[in-house]
Amino acid sequence: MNDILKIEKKWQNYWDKNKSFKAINGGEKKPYYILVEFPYPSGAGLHVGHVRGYTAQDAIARMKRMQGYNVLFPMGWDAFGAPAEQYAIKNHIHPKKAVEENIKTFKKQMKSIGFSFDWDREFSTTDPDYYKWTQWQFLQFYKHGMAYKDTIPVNWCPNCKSVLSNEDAAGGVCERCGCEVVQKEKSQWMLRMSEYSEDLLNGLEDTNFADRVKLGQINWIGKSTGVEVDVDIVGGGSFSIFTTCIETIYGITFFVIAPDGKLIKDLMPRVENKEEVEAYILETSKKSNMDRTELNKGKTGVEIKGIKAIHPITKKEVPIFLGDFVLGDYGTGAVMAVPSHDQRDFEYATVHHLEMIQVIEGRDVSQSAFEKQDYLGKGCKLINSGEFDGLTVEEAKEAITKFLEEKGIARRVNNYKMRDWIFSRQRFWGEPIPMVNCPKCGWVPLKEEDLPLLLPDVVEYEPTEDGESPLANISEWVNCKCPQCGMAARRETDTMPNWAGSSWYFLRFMDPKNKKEFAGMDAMKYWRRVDWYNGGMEHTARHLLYARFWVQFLFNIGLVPSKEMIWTRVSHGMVLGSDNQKMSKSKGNVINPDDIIQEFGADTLRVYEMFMGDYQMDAPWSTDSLRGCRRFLDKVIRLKDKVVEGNQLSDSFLSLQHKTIKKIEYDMSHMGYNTVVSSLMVLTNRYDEEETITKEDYHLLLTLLNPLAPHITEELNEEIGYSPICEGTWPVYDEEKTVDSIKEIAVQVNGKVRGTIQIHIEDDEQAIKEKAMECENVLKHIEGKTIVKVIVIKGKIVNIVVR
RNA sequence: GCGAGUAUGGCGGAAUUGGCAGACGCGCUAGACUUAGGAUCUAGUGUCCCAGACGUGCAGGUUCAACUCCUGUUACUCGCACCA
Repeated sequence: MNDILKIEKKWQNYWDKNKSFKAINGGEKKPYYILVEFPYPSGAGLHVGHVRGYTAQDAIARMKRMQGYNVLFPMGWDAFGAPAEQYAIKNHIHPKKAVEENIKTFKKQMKSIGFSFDWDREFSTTDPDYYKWTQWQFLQFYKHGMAYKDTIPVNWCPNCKSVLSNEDAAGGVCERCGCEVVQKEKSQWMLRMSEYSEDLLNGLEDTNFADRVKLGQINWIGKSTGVEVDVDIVGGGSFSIFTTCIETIYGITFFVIAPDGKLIKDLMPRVENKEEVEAYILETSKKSNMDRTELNKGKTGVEIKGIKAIHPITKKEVPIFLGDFVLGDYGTGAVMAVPSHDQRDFEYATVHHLEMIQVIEGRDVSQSAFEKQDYLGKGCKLINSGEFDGLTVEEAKEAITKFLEEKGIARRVNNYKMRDWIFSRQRFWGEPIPMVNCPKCGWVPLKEEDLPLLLPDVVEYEPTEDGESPLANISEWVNCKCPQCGMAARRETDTMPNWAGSSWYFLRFMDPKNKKEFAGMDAMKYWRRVDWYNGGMEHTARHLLYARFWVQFLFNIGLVPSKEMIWTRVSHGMVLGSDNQKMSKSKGNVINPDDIIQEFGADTLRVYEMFMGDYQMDAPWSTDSLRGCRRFLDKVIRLKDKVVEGNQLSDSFLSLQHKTIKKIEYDMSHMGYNTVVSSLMVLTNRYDEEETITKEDYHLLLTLLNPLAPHITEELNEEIGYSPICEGTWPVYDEEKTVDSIKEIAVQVNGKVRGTIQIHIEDDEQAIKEKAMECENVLKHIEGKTIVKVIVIKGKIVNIVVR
């Protein structure tokens, strides 16, 4: 074992023994809650990508503690999920076992990197003490009418007899066996997340998420504002369509309805070409989502014969088609088709030889549609639109909407892409859904006092023949008594999705030992919120949305203190392999943090990962560059030989020292970790130029470097006789001392640098001008020319404009 | 297709508000010390027709001054993908 590793171990033990990073609920200090996404403890161990995000947050935690905050920086495990289950199927080991092993490894690795987590708050989503509350919260959703059962199509692999996630069914082919995926109807638990669309959108205003994170949320919610119009059917009945382009209503030449929607089912008795229509519906249902997108470059569909729609304004008879590009679960499941002004309709009309009517002037529409992104805001006017002819599209939008509203056949509506949350998984390794199906009472929730509903111990983890969760095979578990009437009943065998446990774990960290509640209101009020949350870019859309939905629901039923419990959310870029590719076993470019620590030490790994590049961007691994960071730390170690007695900072460094403190604080709060490292390198290099430095100078450097390299700095600091940095305070800079009294600035002639001058902070404009004019090289360039003007930007630059 | 992001030396990247482009590190070159060097130290390192000129994907524009602002354009990456 080399010295560095010994030193690192020593301080890790010290922190453990002294519980240096324990967060106490309450007290005088200001609370500050720093969160990193808790990992899924996979068999592969900690990834260098984890280290990047964790180190950044750890550095902030360490700095904030020294600045006098009561910092909560917790860690736990998001341990339900498919990989553990797969492993269990293969090896016939309870996933719990594998998870326990993996957690052990992860924890050991994290400790070896010196993250300042408060380990007393650790938990796993798979702990019954935890998932009891996940189940309890599900019951609240249910009791407030927010959870319901619905039959929806799922990806089904007929060979594996298994339900597949969209990821596993990518390309319409089963990931495992390669056979074709079909759609199968299945009854599933759903959460009414779509009801929160508007709130989730508005709530973003009460957060400080990074712009790109906010945008991810906005796009996912996918709000669009439009009009819903009723359309009558010849011979009685009606349906509604949703459009964002009501101005094109006179251009309707047909309607298209979704083959998977309810509408066609209702119309079926009146359909003349039933066989054709039913065949098309069947064909659509066979296609997985993926096929549907790929195969539909040509627009398929059939006309529904025997049923005609009446145009809502012109009263003309218009044909109705079935087309799988219309989705049953978005809008009303029916659209008006205006081929002249919607490319998709244009293509459909071309394939099916349908009429087109141009209703907006401005471009030829024989080759392609003249769409809204091209006509909006250009002053284009309506044609072929009866009394609305001559209005601009913007005027027409309003006028036509009003007209239809007054007739009582249209409403202004918002639609959202975001659907309800499918909350069932036909898997073993998840939180059991605490519901019982009673032949008499229907679905009945378990009594809250009977939670947690534990996962049973089983030997086989394969799904059943018809794709039910393996739980369905365990009769002693499935068969139970109805909590309401006591008759024989069956448990729900589906489990919750992986997203469930991670939707509220940050609340549990505030009060992890609470036996009576998922988290006490006092504890939550004390910590207020997550001040700073970091995680991977891949989770900024869905995980964050689920978590916000969960919190908003809890807020609405009075169980959390605010509607948004996460203030700042940022995300770090990926650590790529040295070949600039995503790290993967198959590419052989994976870097194992253990190996790096073994060879270079944890501090080097930490400093390097912070230095490697822009924190928010992907960055390739470079062992050479890592070596450079080790050299930097070695230099800091060697500086100790220059240390002499002295409890004051040296005058010669003072300005740089204060500037460095200021810059580090600024950069840390703006994710500029790479420049934090570089400014520490600058200070180190400056120290190194001198024969001696004082203990106080050295201690300052060590303190500033401590958040990034906590082990070696503590050791060196101890060697010069100071008490531990982690128990000390962060230095305070003096703004005045960060300003140089003498400064070198550039003198330009016509924007080109021709020389530099020394200026004093108190020099006035005239004095600076004079100095600039004395510059030899400047004189050469203005000789014989007329000075048009001289621009002096104080403390920055002089520019002499000549002609 | 839509939305977003990115583009700066041989490489990773700096440049907070428009104000000396290339901080800091890697790599490379030469030298010193050395039995040795993947250690350390010193000097150098954007390009070129080298008293100068040119340089931040490309083409324009605004300005005394543009990596930074505006218009257009190209390439790559990510997200969503028939959302009416």
